[in-house]
Amino acid sequence: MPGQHTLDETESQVATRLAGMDLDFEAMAVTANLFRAANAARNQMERTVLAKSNLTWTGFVVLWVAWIWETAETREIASEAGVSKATLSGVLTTLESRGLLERKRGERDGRLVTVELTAAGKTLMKELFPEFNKAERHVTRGLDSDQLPAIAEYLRQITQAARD
Amino acid sequence: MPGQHTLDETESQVATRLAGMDLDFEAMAVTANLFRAANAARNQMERTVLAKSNLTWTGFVVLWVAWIWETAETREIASEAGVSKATLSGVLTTLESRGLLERKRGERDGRLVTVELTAAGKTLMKELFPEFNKAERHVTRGLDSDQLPAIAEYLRQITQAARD
DNA sequence: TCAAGATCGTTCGGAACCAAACTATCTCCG
DNA sequence: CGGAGATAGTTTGGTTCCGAACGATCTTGA
Repeated sequence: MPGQHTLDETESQVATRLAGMDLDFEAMAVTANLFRAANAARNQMERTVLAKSNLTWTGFVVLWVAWIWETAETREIASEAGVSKATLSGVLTTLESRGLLERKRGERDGRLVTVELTAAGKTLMKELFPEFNKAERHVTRGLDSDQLPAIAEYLRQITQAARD
Repeated sequence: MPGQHTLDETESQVATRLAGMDLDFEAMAVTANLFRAANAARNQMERTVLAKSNLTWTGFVVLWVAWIWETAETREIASEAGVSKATLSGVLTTLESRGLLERKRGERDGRLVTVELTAAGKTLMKELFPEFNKAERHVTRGLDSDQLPAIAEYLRQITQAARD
């Protein structure tokens, strides 16, 4: 692919271009590669696993959260999925119209809305998630498997630090 | 914040809910935390650094790539920024209308378009990037600084593995 | 008891996002 | 040459995305 720089080329160009500035290059390399990795993994999974079920990334994540928690309140889903409540509202409408989940008004608190997968939604997740997990293994296959827990922990640290 | 689960709660719920299925839980933990970390870091930076310049995340990344490479072809930018050429086309229009960059038709090859920052764009990046880097340091502050290069390398491995 | 404020989810306006179709340009080879 | 095919960027149509404004509901305190 012409015009495609390798990671090494890019990083050395960065180093050259920013030489002399008072910057933390190591922190920069971590975050830059964090976004690259997340993006590449997401695109890979959208193409290979999600596309055939006609699901968007966010749609899948929302279904996943609701599936894991059996029944979830929307603000939980928004938080877990990493989207705003405004976005979630639209995504829920899409998924609901496709019969994958249902909204229910809270009985005790009329402001709340809880989300539950329909039978179709559960069936979909049950067959989709193992495939998704295969893709997860695929994108992590370059890593020493002994290191995986430590790497997950590093990433948790970043999440924690970014939350204030 | 009510309804907010901690990372530990979420992961133990995942383990319970999926117990007995033939899954790679370690790979799952890495990718799940990869997306969480990238999302949290991105949101943090959008709020603290980018919002005051009225820049979106993608807008900033596009400016950054063009800045680093002095002058860049659009397909390079799309690749580096991790967006499709269709998306980039729109973002370039937005940034161009704000006077931050310019498009130029390739002279030797009339199909190509190269992008160059305007003086205003360069000024903006020169003052914005150090702040951005502070935010990068902020979100990585929970990590042992000796480990940063190794962590960047892990993330490169993921990017590599996701690219096929 | 009942307003004032807090807290939900939704709506609205505008940007980002992508696949697919499209236009323009270049390359290749007969 | 010159047309067939490849390649580059743009447009189109439809979803996702967010902040801000909005109604609806709950909580609080005088």
